Parts: sequence; structure tokens; C-alpha cells
Amino acid sequence: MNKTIAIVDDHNLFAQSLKGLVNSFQEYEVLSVFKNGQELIDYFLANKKHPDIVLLDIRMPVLNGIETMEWLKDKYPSQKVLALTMEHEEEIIIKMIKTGCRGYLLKDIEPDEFFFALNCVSNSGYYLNEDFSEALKCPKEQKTFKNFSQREIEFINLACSERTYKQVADEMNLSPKTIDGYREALFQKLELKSRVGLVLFAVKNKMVSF
Amino acid sequence: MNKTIAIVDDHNLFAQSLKGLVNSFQEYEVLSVFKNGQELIDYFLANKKHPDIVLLDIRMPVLNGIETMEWLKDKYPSQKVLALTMEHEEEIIIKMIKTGCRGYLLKDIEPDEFFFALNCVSNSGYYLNEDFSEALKCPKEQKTFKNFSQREIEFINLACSERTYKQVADEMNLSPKTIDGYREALFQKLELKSRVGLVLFAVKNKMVSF
DNA sequence: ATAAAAAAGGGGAAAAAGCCCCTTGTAGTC
DNA sequence: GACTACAAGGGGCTTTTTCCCCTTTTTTAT
Repeated sequence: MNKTIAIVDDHNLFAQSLKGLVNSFQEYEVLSVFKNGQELIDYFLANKKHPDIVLLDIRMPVLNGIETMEWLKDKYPSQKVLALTMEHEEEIIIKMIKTGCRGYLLKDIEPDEFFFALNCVSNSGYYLNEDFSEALKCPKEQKTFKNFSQREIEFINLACSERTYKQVADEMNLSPKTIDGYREALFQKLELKSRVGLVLFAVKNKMVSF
Repeated sequence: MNKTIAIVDDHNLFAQSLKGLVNSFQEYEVLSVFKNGQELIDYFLANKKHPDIVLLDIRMPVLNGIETMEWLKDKYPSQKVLALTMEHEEEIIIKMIKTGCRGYLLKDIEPDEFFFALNCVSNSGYYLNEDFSEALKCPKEQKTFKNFSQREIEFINLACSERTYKQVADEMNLSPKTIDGYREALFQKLELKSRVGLVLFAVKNKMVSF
């Protein structure tokens, strides 16, 4: 079965030549070519079949690459996306990678390298070339631990399970109403809207183990 | 011209079998096998011809992987190095990558994946597999060992957010009742008791990104 | 010692989640 | 044509969660 690719790029000449290039290579097939991010979104909403890989130009009118990427990440987090750029734009590229795209390509890439990148993304999930290593050199992992009390941490851990609050209360030897108090306090402190939000927070901050 | 590889590993059995594997594959050739980092350094100092790729075991006596890596980076910054580990050791792996190695491999890797990694490093310079995405906080590959339909996957992703089912239904252009159907089906299939359970399942199975 | 703040408990109501059993339409298969 | 699988939608109900505003008790800091 062929892998399919969507191209999002407002430079029609480039997009079309890329399409020709891809279609001359039997393993891949261009599913669609879009002029901007909005067109891609419309397509995703209207069609069930989505491309294996999206080639996404970063600089575009209407809906730029980052915005499009954010939408895709929200709605289809597993969608594989390769960013396309004209030149090195380090900060944007880092942002794209952090938003979840699987690599980026310069538009003057050699065909060989281009197909190699497709294979990388398709197989291992990521294609990161040397320039990106620069981005890796800046460590910015910092745990912004809000100061939770011991009791709160216990509560969070128990809330990250298939327990009702009543059961959590029992385990902590507290009244359900007290648990409700913990919940409210945490929701406010962390700007949460629901218990799912609390679980996601705990996961993101590695407060729970799996 | 063949690409050459040096293997640095104190587990002789593994190093020798790797050597056999590599030499059976015509494109690559094993230049040397070393028992520890010091031996590699001695070789580099004594010989002009250096391998294209160094496979470097992280846990070693005398001079471990990180120390060896630091030396290589200092003296031969362009040397391509792939780290080898027995298990996932996230922090060390990140450190290796930051020190400049081009990726890492688990020792129980499949031969296909192994050669793919060699090609990645040889061509684009980097091979980064799924586990490394942890460090980048990028979305993970979906492991669909349970066969979920496309629609179910969408539902799961949307359910892993602070959305009510009503909002999920809106996003998917479905009636809340249909969503209720998805929920029930999944709960039964996965033996879940609550939405939190579903979120935890998705997290454990890396179906959602953070 | 005393004031402040954190922890614990509560009433009552609305919203959301969860449950069981049911119908319709569509697509594929035999 | 009959059979199966499945996606979509629904009625009616219970339980759980969420919210807002409140009191009492215990700790902590000045």
C-alpha cells in the first residue's frame, strides 16, 4: 500500500514540482496540494482518509504553519508532519518541533535527501538534520513545582485512578466534603476545569507513575 | 566505497555478533572492536583512518560512554557516534545526545532497524527513535495493538482533554448520544470504569501527546 | 498570646458522566 | 436475497462530579 502525502504551500510552482517529484517515486503518492493551512483543515474535516505525512510550509497567508500545526496537534495528534522552510529560522523551527512536527526541510533540499526524510518520518517517526542539533543544545527542562502539601499530593495520586471521590475520601480517611475542598482548591490553583484536567496535569508533571 | 564502523563494547559476545551482522551486510564494514573507551581513544590517536560511525556502549569500565563521547566531541567533533544501551536510561541518553552523539540504540534492536539507524546517521546525521521523543516532549507513535477505528482514536484523543462529551460530540460533528456509544464500547473493550481510566489508558499506551 | 492561614467538614443544586436496552441505515459477504 | 458488522442515534434513568457559599478546628507565625 502506498504512503500518501499532503502538501501545504502557497508557492504553487514549488508545490507542483514537489508533487511531480513525489509521484515519480513509486512508494509515495500525493494526496492533495493546499495553498494554505485553512484548506488543509477543511480537507481534514471533510475527508476520512488523511495523508500519512503532511508537508507544511511555515510561512503562509491565511493560516500559517504554526497555527496549522497547533490545530493538527490538537485534533489529530498522531498526524505526521514535516515542516518546509525557505531558510533557517531557528526559533520557528524549534517551535514547530515542540508543537509536534516530526522534522523540517529546507526547500532547496536534494531529492535524495527529501525521500530519505520521508522514510525517516514514515519509519522511525522523526527526521532531524544537523541544524536541529543546535536546538537540542539548549536545555530548558525545569520543573515548575507548585508547592503542594503532602495531603494534596496524596489526593492527586488517588484522583489519578478509577476511583470516585467517595472512594478517595475513604482511602484518605476524610469526609467526601473535604475531598471536594481539595478538588476546588487545586482546580483554582491550577486553572483546571475537570478531573481529566487534573489527571493530565499530573501526567505532564510526572507526579504519577505508570 | 564501503562505510566503516567501530564498535566499542565490553560485552564481547554482543560486539562479535554485531560484527558478524554488520559484515554480512555489504554496505558497511567493521573497522575495529574495542572493549572500552580507552582502547578507542588509543586507536584514534594511533591511526589516521577513523570509522564513519562509532557504536558506543554507554556502560563500560575504564572509560564509560559519556566520557568517551566527550573526548571524541572535543578532538573529533564531526565523528558520528551512535550510543548503545541495554535498557532505556532516559537521562543518560539525553546527556549523550546533548554531548553530540547522533542517536542511540537498544541492544535488542531488530537488524532491519539497526541498518536503518546506520543509514540515518550516515545520511542525515541523526537517528532518533521513539523513546527519545520523551525528551523532546513530542507526540509519540501510536501503538495500535488494540484495533481502534479512526473515529475511536479521534474520540480518545478528544476525551483526553478538558472537554465535556458534549463538546467532543460537537468537534466530531456527532450527536452526544453517538459519543456515548463510543464511550460504552471502549469501556467494555478496555474494561474501564471511568473517563479517568480512559485517559490513563491513553497515556500508558502513548496515544496522546503532551 | 493572638491573628492569620490552612485543613476539615457541610448543604444544596446543576451539570456531566455512566448505564442498559433499543432502532435505523449502510456496506460487505456468503 | 439473507446475514453480519458496525457506525450513528436515542429514551430514560442513576450516580458522580462540579460549583458556590458556609462553619469549625487545627497549625503556624509574629
